[in-house]
Amino acid sequence: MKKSALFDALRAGILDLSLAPGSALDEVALCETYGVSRTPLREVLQRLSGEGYVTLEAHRGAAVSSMDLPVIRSLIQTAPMIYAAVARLAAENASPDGIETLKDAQRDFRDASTPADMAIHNHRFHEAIGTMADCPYLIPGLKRLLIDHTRMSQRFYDARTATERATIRKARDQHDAMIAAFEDRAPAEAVRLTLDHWALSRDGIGRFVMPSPLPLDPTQEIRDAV
Amino acid sequence: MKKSALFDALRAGILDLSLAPGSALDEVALCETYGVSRTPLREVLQRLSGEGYVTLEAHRGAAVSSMDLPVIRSLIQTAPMIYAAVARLAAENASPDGIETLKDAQRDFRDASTPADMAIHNHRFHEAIGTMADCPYLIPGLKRLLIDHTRMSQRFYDARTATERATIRKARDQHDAMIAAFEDRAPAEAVRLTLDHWALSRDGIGRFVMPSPLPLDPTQEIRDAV
DNA sequence: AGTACCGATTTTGTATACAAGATGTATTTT
DNA sequence: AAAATACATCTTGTATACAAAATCGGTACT
Repeated sequence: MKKSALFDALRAGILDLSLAPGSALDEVALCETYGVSRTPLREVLQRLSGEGYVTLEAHRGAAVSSMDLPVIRSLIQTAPMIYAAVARLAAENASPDGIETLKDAQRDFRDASTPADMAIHNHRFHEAIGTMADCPYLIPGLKRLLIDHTRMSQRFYDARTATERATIRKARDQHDAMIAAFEDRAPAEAVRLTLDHWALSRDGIGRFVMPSPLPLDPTQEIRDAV
Repeated sequence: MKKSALFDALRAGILDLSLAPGSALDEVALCETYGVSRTPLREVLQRLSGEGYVTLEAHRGAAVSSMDLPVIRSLIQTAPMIYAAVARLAAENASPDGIETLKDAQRDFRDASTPADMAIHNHRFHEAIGTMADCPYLIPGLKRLLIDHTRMSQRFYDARTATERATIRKARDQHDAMIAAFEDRAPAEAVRLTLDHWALSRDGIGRFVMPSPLPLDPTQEIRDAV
């Protein structure tokens, strides 16, 4: 189906930042590139807006949801609570099906080669936890959280140093431990691991928001390398 | 604007149960009654679906979101956490504007004569708290919570006995106390009041889900009345 | 020079006609 | 008589043409 392909393409583009936060989405341009008429395109944009990927303003068209400082503050404030609540419910409701989906996502995450791939499969992993938690009042917030979390993680997964690569390995191992906790239906353990996982991620977000400053002495880096 | 009128009408109908949970929404019928063509109508349905009022299935049209037992269980499980989190943030972020909106809603709630009016203004009141909390990751869940909470409260506000009327008065007074807590920027107090308020409401939901059984002896009620 | 207003152009919103899919019924076949 | 299939009808999905709103550029005026 053309429409769902279009939906997925826009969604992926937003998550991997190839569609920049705040950038406008031109209806006719998208119609031409995806070979759909405006009616179904607009329905896709409405749906993306309903899920928080896009913001729609009357007579002003669609734009990729922005990611300004107040939003990031809200994220850091709210994320642990929502993630923890979802993890607890997921552990209580764990089903073989849900665990299977989780393991699939984790395998793809492990095998991913590019930062964008890692981010998207990490996204899938955490969405699957939400599905398993099966709570209609937490999932919408969780999904919005994941949109912004994934977008901010793009930098996180673009590992340059050995330390950064070690951090990613640690996150990956935490996923495995979380799967085990869900399989054991151990809510307390699932929550504990989830909060650890969040703490790791939060540091990465810190680096995203506040990159390390340029060296005061521009020659220092060169001297260090020698 | 016709479209927003249509949106509000459907929303109100869903909240006061005049559109029953699960009932199908016929596109052409709605078009004729509201004098709009199918294109904008469908956009309205998409938006209602995004906010959780309606569920859309491909090639099968729109239906009012259902309210079955698992959903009610989720609600009772999740509501205190979300309401409390929102109340805390609302108290921290309280603004004169927000307080004003809150007082307006409370006035209309107090002056309401029909159960449907009471329910809708109570809905507005709690939505305003969400707006004041200003957290994009909690509001979507809160709104979904309120949809189902309001629908279940229709019975709650249809007071027949003196006890029920006293309960409504108590809920109304709790609103006033909550406003005061927000004005004072007292998060702990706001949370405490919110949880009390929820406890009151939860009992009403209990009566909605489990109505009191018919008297075993059908003549008893008549004898009591004599 | 700066600002306000008007018109041209671009972009969004709506209606309608047509296509495709689903459902229900009647007829046929076993 | 029961089941299956083909057809008719109804409903949803898509394209296109048209209407309305907003933006932008230019001109006139302060």
